[in-house]
Amino acid sequence: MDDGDQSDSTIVFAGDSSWALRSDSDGVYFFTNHRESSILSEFNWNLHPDDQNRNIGFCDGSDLAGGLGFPDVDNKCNNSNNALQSSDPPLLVGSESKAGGNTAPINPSVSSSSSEGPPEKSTGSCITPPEKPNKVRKRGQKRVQQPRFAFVTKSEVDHLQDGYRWRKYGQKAVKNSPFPRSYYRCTNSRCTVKKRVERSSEDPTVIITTYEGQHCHHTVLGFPRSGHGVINIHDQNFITSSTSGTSTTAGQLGAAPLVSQFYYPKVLHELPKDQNPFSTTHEYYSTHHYHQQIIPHHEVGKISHAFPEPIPLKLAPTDEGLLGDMVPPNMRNRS
DNA sequence: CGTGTTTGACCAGCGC
DNA sequence: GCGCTGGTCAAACACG
Repeated sequence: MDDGDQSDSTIVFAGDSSWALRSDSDGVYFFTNHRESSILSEFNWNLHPDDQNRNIGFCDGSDLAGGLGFPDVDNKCNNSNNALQSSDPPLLVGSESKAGGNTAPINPSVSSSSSEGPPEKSTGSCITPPEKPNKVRKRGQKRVQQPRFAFVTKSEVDHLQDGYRWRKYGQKAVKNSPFPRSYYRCTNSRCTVKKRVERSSEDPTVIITTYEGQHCHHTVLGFPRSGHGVINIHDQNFITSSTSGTSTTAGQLGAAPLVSQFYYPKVLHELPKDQNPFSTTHEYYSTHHYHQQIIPHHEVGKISHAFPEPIPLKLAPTDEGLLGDMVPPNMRNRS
């Protein structure tokens, strides 16, 4: 794995914000855009209505940091604290609804990798500053699950370039799936964000990436970079992200320098356990089905600005099959 | 040497 | 209580 070779990225938020967002009798929940953005903001994907229709710089430690909700570290982390402690506690409560232990408040007891060095004393910037663990404590520690959300993506590439550096700390075979699940932890010593990456057993082209926790720092890789560090809020119904090839990406996708263009219909789901095809746990999903196409690098700018019309929400056949009842009728084939 | 991956072992939670 | 499963640890290893 090498997230170090971060791709250039452009994220375009497309569209209107009129999706019906409420719970229904099927147990599938849709959220207001406020809540939706809150979810995103919980993970430091802070997209605000004010950001619509304007290009926003992306954080890479430069002056672009503020735009998309990548404020400076302190501010961001304070916001993160606030978000978790007060602003929208129910927002992701579904992710903590299973197992009594999950009702525990978000705390620093999430185990930290020994390879990350001694945990630094909390500066207030991280919501979950790792404690200095001793081995016994580690083993005996109760796992505390932080808010999570997952991308359901369609891609040949397992590991999405998200601007953060990850260290793989485990891999497990998944029951009823030929594909293993990989566990990653943010390499920032003060950051306890983790993510799992697995392929859908039903559709191997579908990647399920589950994030847990919040980053308390900037993207560390200059993400995106080289002239594509622009976030366009274009249509709130869709996020598109184009990632230009780097050695890593190219290596994963093929020999030639590649650029991929992603479209993320923004659909948020809370899946009851028995309807959850991806996990045994009851959690929220932000299902960003994206359809990947490879485009030439020099086309990225054009492509990312070439969405004059809101992209209709129309699940690809594979997505339809995969998601099934996750998407209520009124949300399907929206155009 | 620093960083990241692999992988078998261990642990906790859950269902029966 | 037992077995299964998911999640994590940590030593060994690979690589630049």
